[in-house]
Amino acid sequence: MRIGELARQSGCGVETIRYYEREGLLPAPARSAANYRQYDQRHAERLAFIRHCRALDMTLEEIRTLLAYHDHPERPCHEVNGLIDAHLAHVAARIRQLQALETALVALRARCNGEAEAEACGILRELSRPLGEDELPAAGEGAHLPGAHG
Amino acid sequence: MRIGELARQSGCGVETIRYYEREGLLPAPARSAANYRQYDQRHAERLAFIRHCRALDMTLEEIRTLLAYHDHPERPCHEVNGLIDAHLAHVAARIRQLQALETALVALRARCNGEAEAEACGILRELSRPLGEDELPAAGEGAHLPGAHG
DNA sequence: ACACACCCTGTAGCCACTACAGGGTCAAGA
DNA sequence: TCTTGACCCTGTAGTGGCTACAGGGTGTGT
Repeated sequence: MRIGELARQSGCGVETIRYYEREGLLPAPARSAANYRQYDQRHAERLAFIRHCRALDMTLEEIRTLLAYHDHPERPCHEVNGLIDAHLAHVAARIRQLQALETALVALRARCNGEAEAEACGILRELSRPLGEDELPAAGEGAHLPGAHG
Repeated sequence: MRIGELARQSGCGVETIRYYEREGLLPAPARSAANYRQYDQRHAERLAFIRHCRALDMTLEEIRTLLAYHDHPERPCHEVNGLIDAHLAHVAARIRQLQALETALVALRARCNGEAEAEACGILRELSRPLGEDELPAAGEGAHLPGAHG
């Protein structure tokens, strides 16, 4: 199968597949006479594994670790559990942060009904106030998950 | 005041301040004879505004829009409200996504107690399963907020 | 005279892609 | 046979919001 079909099958872009190959997540496949990449079912399965992990928002580095276990089925798997636990903790932390953000934004939003001039707008006034020490930690701090703009 | 003091006062890095200047969020300040940037209170206030917005996880583009209202106090401010509403919607969407992620991860985690070999590990087995159509949309899709790794 | 903290510009790196530019290959239709 | 268009290749640059240099100049204290 060529790269385009693998892309359709896996639901990711052609460029992304080539990127995973460059990053060493997918092995370089055989090539046709015309230098086209030729994939088989094992490539498709490995890519499905990667996409499944990405859908769970794991980093490529985390996925690399999981693939190493995938590739060495005789190893004990407790590190796998640790990785998932750590990832879960990151996700939970990010949720708490975003909820705090949401609360702050709702409060901010309530300060203006949009019928004033900018000078009198309670939102802009509030944003001009410097941040308190404890106010809101910088977005994303601590967790290794991105902020609100995905 | 020089850039180092502004950085301490605002709680952000020196490089970040220079970055905001390059991006046009902070106006270029006067320079000393030695070509050092010299900031005054208005710069400090504008930087506080920016940092406040960043703490609410707004993009620099969103902040640019808000700063335009800040700079034109005679304009009506309803667009400000729209921007905050849109941002709130993004944050709320991201929270829902991450909660779905969390649920999926908890279910995944329950599949192995970490005492098996990788070959028998229910987590790796589950990750090898291809994603269903509706499973989990690609992280961050739709919302313009980043995923779990901030 | 020297150390050391601070400042300058400019460039490259981070992540996980995405989007080109500029070319080659292949099958179907006129 | 010629052309069209879909597909493929490599390599490079861009995204956002910083962060981290390299390689230099400046200011202050001892």
